[in-house]
Amino acid sequence: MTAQKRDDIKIGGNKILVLYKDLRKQYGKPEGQWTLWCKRPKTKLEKEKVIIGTILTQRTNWRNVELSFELMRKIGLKSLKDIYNLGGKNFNKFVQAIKPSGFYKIKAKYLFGVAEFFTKRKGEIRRDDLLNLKGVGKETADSILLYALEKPVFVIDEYTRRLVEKKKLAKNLSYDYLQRLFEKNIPRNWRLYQDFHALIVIDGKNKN
DNA sequence: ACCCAGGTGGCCC
DNA sequence: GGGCCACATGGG
Repeated sequence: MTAQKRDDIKIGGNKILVLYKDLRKQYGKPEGQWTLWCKRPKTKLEKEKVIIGTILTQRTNWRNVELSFELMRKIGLKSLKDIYNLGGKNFNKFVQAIKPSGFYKIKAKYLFGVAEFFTKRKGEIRRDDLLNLKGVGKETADSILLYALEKPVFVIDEYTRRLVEKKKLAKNLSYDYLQRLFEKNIPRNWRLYQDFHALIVIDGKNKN
């Protein structure tokens, strides 16, 4: 790591925690204010819905993802295992169901791979395992780890970058750097990470 | 008719 | 490591 990077992380210290407190003061508890991820999914089915949602919402409005969930529900697709067990003809129904979410052909393939992984996988799930899946990049992997598996991994997205830029908290806006910046300057706690990230998104959607 | 939305993989240099 | 492009829909 360069001296510049160390310096930024050091400088970020107070500012990062202050940012959280400010957002928390302005918006209150994020729970329930933004998609189902904020509801702290409890059941296995709810957690799997989060996992499916991380793929469907890539470059896509959450509203469209909800349309897809509704179509999936109508054809009886509730779990990752349901997706993994689809036969050829029914797989095409699944492809049509996720159509509203855009990039639907490729997302269908991605979701099948993800469903296969989670259906077969026994034991601890590592970040690298997720990153090896097609369609799962850093943000998606970390969203799954944080929101579905409740691991203390800070998620970086476009909203985070815009806010960091706006508040001039860092010049380097790369994924790895921003993740270190946040993780090194706030307590390592998945509930805090979820709330903080959710507040960043809520703030980003709040045009002002 | 534009523009946008929690990205990612495959190239290329 | 970074730049560019394809991937596609529904709503403003």
